[in-house]
Formats: sequence, C-alpha cells, structure tokens
Amino acid sequence: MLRKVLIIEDDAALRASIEQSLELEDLEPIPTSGFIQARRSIRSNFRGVILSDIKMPDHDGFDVLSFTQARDLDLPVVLLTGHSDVPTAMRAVREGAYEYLEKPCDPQRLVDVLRRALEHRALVLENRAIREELDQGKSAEESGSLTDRLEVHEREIIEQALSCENGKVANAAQRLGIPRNTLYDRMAKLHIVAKAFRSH
Amino acid sequence: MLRKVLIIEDDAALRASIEQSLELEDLEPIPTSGFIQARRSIRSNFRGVILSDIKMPDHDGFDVLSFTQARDLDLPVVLLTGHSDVPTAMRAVREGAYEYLEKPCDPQRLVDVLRRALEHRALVLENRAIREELDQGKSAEESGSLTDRLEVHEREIIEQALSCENGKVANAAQRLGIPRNTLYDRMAKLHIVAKAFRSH
DNA sequence: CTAATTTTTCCGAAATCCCGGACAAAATTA
DNA sequence: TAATTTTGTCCGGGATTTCGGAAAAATTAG
Repeated sequence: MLRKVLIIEDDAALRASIEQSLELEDLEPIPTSGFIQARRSIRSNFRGVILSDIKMPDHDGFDVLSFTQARDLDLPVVLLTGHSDVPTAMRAVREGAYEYLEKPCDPQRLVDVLRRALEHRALVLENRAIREELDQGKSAEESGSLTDRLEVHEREIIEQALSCENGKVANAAQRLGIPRNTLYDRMAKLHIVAKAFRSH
Repeated sequence: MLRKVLIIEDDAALRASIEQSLELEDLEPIPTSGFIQARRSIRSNFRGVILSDIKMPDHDGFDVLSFTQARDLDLPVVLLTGHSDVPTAMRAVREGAYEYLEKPCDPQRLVDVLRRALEHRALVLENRAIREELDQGKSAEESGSLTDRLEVHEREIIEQALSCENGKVANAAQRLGIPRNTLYDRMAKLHIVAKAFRSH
C-alpha cells in the first residue's frame, strides 16, 4: 500500500502539525513549503498523493491542482480550504480536486481522506502496471518469422518446465510428454543449459 | 463509467429527494426502502455503489455495511449519519465505510462523494477484469505436451497472419518469412483452410 | 470466351528432426 | 568405498519437414 503524502503548506507550524498527524498513522509525509519546492516531486509515476493548502503567498492551491493534472490526471490532490469557505471548496471539487478539507481539520478526518486518496492512487498505478504487462505480452507476439516465434515459444515452454522440475531434464521431459533424448536435442539447438535451472 | 447508486433509505421523502439529486447529475439511482429489499442487489459484481441511511427501523446502516463487506470488500458504502453525530461517523469510517455524510447534506456534496466512490468501484472492477484476463492467458499455457502446445501456438500464428492478409496464403507466407509451399504444408497438417479467412 | 494471374496441389530430394540404444561421467545412496 | 541411479553425450536410421519447381485448378481481367 502507498503511504507518501506530498504536503504543500507555507505555514510551518501547521505543516509540522500535519506531518505529525500523518506519522502517527503510519503515513509518509513529504513536507514542502511551496509549489516551487514541491513541483519536482509531482510526476505521473509519483507513488503517493498530494495535500496542498489553497491560500499561499506565491502560487495557490489551484496552481498546484492544474500543474498536477497536466502531469497525471489520476494523481489525487486534496486541498485545504479556509473555514466554511464554501465557494472555494466547490470550485476545488469542480476543478477536479480529489477532496477538500476545511482548515482547521480533525486529524482523524484528514488521515481518513488521505487513506482513501492513497488507495485510489494505488489502484490507478496497479491498473496501469497490469495493463502494460498485458499489451506488452500481446504486441511482442506480432513480428518476426514464424520459425523464430515458435522457437521463442518453445524456449519459454522448456525453460518453464525445467524450472518447475528444478533443472531435472528427465522429469521435465516426462512433464512435456517427449522422450528424454529429444529434449536434450531441443535444448542443444536452443542453447539451454539445465544447470541454470537448479536452485540447490 | 459506472452510474448506479443503490439507495437504502426508509424515509420516502428523503429517498425521493436523493433520487432526484442523482438523476439531475446523470447518475442512476436504485431506490429501496430497507436492507431486506436491497440485499439481493448487493453482490460482488455490482456495478455501482451503495448509499445507505444509518438509522432505520429494521436493520441499520452498519448491518448494510457488514453485509456488503462480506460480499465484496471493495464495494463502497456511503453512510448517512445524523447531524453532527461525530461518534457514529467515526465508527462508520473505522468499520470501513467509504464515506459518511451528515444529514441533511448538500446535494452537490452528495454527488461529489458518490462520483468518487463510483470511480473507485470502476477501478476495482476494471482491475479485476484485466487481472483475470491476464492469468487466464497464462494458466492456459501450462498443460499438454510440448508438441501439442507448439502446434496450438503455430495454428494461432498462422491464423492470425491469414486473417491479416484476408486469406491470401502467398501474402501470409511472406509476412511469416517462409516459402509459400511450406505454409501450404503446415496448413495441410493443421487442417487450416484459407477460404475461412477471406471476408469478401 | 480467352488470356493472364493467382491459388492450390503434387512431386522429389536434401535437410532436419525424432527417438531408442549405448555409454561414460557425475551424483546419490547404501 | 561400492553399488546404484541419474545425467549428459554420441550415434544412426527411419520418419518428417522443408522448399524449389512445375502443373492443375480456380479466379480475375480483357
């Protein structure tokens, strides 16, 4: 599970307080004092979420939000609004913030929201990883000559059988339903060495 | 994107109000008046989320929550708590509710929360689907003799090439990097007929 | 309808693969 | 250490595959 929370908050006292709340709940705060400092961490493969104050001297929270969305539309940004500032909160959600929280906010509430955001982020990243693996496996099987492709596949099958049988050629041959010597022949042609599959 | 929201709310007026709010925002409310009526819809493959009142005459929202978690741990449940009932809200989150909302709640806020929950649900379901496809593809390649498996794979490759070339054997052979006659030989052995791949 | 092109089948020889047998080397067991 | 099993290599011939050439069959074009 992901734990990183990139904190963007100019008020040092509040920042420290948030940091402490997160650490108590086994999260991993990355404190920064402003957009400039934080922006290098904001990437499409960032394994965490962003927690940003809205009202800041230099750039505000909406700058953070739009910058983040440019980098990755599925990187959750939680914004801290002033107390009962409803219009700003609504704007935050409308512009795609994952959630807003009124300042000052209950530490438990903060952590709950961040946990959900982290879970969301974890799902998105996992999804991307799986999808990549999936169509990588498919695209790889669309070029090269027939014999080359079959040879690659044969190598995969033999190596899989060998590693299942801990490098025992005789057992692998039985598993593959072919005579022992035939497997030796195929292995010689493919330059497969049985020893490489023994774990001891 | 998913849109279904299973509403569990005994107060008919409130239920209708919620229903209307969701419809206005292009969501798909499924109104029910209680746990008994709703439970048949709560399944691990439910393509939506659940919105339940906590205080109800027969079963309460926590019953809904635990029942839902038994069916699917990643099926979000949003609970409606009484106004400023902090202890109950905290209990809700602690027991794994996706979110709680104070009643009466701002319709916009309600929709925002439900949208996030639906997005979460969509990610989880997509994730499962992809994962299933992935290890289905892998498990299928772990039994049978070596020659059988290679034969299956060879058939797949040849058929793919043929359908790419609209059943033209000569072109398919060129694509596969083998002489025409060889491809005819292989096709004869595998009982592949070229006509079957012409679309016309 | 005829000619031209393409598809498909048939043939045969060279190359390759399959597979059992034999055996030495290495590992395991007694 | 001796006996036994397992591993890896080599051999050889029968079966299969490969692949070019060519002809028959089918399709398309003129």
